[in-house]
Amino acid sequence: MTKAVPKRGAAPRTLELQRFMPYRLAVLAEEVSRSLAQLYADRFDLTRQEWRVLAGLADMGEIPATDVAEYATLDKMSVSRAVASLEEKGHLTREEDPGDRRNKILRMTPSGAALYAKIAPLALAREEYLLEPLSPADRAAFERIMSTLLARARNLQRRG
Amino acid sequence: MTKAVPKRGAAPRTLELQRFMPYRLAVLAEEVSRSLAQLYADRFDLTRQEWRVLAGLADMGEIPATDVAEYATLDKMSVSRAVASLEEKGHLTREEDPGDRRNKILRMTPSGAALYAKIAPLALAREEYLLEPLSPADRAAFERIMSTLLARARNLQRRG
DNA sequence: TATTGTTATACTCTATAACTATA
DNA sequence: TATAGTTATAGAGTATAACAATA
Repeated sequence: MTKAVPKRGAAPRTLELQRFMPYRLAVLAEEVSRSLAQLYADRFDLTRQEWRVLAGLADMGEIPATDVAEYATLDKMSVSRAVASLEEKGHLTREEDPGDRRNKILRMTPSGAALYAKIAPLALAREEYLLEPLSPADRAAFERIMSTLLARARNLQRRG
Repeated sequence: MTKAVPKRGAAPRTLELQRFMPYRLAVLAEEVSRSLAQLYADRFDLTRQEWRVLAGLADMGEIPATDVAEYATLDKMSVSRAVASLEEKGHLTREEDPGDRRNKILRMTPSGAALYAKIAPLALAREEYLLEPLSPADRAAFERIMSTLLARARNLQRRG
């Protein structure tokens, strides 16, 4: 016997990182993120923020920067910098909203749309590769579990 | 009808970030990470790396830095810096391994053990709060799914 | 006064690699 | 030659806040 076995119901005094969900989740997300970054970063020279902004515009059309931030779970500085970089590369344009001139309406250029059209199917293929060994039931469970945990984590943060 | 519905079997031309697993996973992991960092960072002034090193020593006992790196999925520089900081704070000591003097054996001090003893139960309580709404079946499924996806993501990266 | 977006600053993380001391 | 660990450096990400223009 090399390890003390905690009594049933007693809290263990140490925590095994390998069994600790937040740790496992962090490691998993990092690896998945890396496997996707091989695509948009290595092959297409986009940061994660740029990739998310591009995906937002492709999905939502012409929208102000604030909406992109919300859509892509980015803060406004990240969006501002990603947008500046995408504009330099010619993948989007910024226009003032005539209705509210504080807003900058973002719009993909043909170059941006073409870039997105190349990346999106490859990204979806990678997602499908990752999910392939999971049964439909497991995929559904995973969706549910992620939603539950996300709400729970945000709740926990609010409590401090 | 505001959105085109792809034909059955046809690949969609755009990807909705909100349904894209790698994106959802990244957002979830970030929120879970934040909710844990409130503990070790805000309350106990540890970086994530320091917290992982501490957990490694608590779980594994006196081990060389290389083993901590493997245990905690950190690279050797991260371990080196976390260890230097923990040593400064008096939470661990470094000793040369008489068997192989390249090795530095890490050992928690009473102060480090006391710190860990304060954090670990709180960390486990946070994990339990997060998992609480999940059924035992969902918890088991989640474990399985995370293992499967991790292997898959590493595989994907190897292929490039 | 509040909001959209930009800019500045500082800090953390990450990645690569050079370096040391040992083996 | 190879390994354990340290140090240096540069790049990317994140957080806070000050700021300009507009509402």
